[in-house]
Amino acid sequence: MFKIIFWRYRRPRKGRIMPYSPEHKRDTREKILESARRLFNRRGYAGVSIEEIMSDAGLTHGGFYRHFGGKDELYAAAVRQFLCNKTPAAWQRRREPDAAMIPRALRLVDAYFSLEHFDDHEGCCPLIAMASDVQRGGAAVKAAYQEVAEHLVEVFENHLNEPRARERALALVALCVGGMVLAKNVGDRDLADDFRRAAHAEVLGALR
Amino acid sequence: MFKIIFWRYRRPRKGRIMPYSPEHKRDTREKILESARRLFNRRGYAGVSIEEIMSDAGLTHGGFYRHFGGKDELYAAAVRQFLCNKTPAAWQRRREPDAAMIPRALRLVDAYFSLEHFDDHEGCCPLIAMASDVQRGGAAVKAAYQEVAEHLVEVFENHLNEPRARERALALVALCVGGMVLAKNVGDRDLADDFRRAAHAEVLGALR
DNA sequence: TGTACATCAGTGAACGCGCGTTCACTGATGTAC
DNA sequence: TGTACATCAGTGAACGCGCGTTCACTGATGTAC
Repeated sequence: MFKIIFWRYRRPRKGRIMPYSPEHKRDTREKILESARRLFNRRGYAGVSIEEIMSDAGLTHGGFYRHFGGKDELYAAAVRQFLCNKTPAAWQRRREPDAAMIPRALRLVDAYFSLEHFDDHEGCCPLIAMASDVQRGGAAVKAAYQEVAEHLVEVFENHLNEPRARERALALVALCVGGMVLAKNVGDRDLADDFRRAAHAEVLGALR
Repeated sequence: MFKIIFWRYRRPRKGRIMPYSPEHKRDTREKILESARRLFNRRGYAGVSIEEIMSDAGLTHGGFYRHFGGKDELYAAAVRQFLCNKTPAAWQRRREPDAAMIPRALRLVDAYFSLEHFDDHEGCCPLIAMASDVQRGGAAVKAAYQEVAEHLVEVFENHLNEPRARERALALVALCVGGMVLAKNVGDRDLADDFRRAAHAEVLGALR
């Protein structure tokens, strides 16, 4: 009896208490992020509800705010997620028989302009999929977008062995993104293919 | 008395009746379209309500459905509106002192990569502003987007005097759109300028 | 001519739905004794 | 050891708001007589 009362009125402990395993929350957060990235890519910021994302991740919507401050914060994190994605999309994984012989930049370009990437609406590069949503997003979203863009620029810049490599690399990234944006937005499939192939050829020409 | 009764029960006339001047409805429709194009450009499809568009056009929202079947239909019309816009944005109107001497394609490119265009969020080219909204839009939206893209391609193709002019023109349009999309989306202003200038230089190099 | 009228552009209240967010609660789990 | 407990991830109902759309109505105007 006395013991019970003692327990009940004891001051809360200050020490760490870990009711779940340390990895548990991190894993859930990553599951949510992964679902968010896929769904935002496919349907855009306004086209996806938090309820959809959470249920795609196998959870209910109420728990969302244990992991993110709000939809905006999730969106910014989702753009960045593309970079550290542990399971890259099919178009990124494509392997030519002689893949090891081909420089990284050229493999990337071939994958970028591939039909797989064109048809992939979930795993699509966020520079393309989130092009105009980001324009209206906050600083965090733009910073995440920039990170992805800089990563691409770096790959090209390292490959180019010439003066003004950076300037050319910037233009090549623009060509990649622009070519795929136009291909994806144009109604006519033939014109889409034309955009894709023309930009692809132009980039390859510059890299060789 | 008899006359009144005769009037009251007369069958409705079949002939045209024009309660408002023939131009009146067309003018209102154009005012709505113009407001829609500006607001959609700035804030995207989901970021603008019909109420805002109508009130921007000096009307109340209820009358909207006398002019358009719904928001989607308005959006498609707004993308196309860019082409037949009677009052082009400032960045399009910019005149160099020796404008008459410079070919149309070069003037267009200079304007496209101008700081004015970069900072113009309302009059901005819809190929840039509506880049990812269109990806998720219906056939009508994509057809309108394609019309604008084809128009740009044509300008470049006519200017280029070489074999494979069309393929190069397609790549140049991709470079224009991609360069500006990246510039507008990247958080850092300096990097944005780098993208803009690099793509601009690349396009000018190809056109001369 | 003037006038009754049909038409339809435009008004503004109302409806219904979906979404972001909040909140009281549940239950799984590591810790302290 | 077993057990009471604090924590907090996760649940699901609820709230409030905004938006697309509808609808009964108003009023401006050209037409027919």
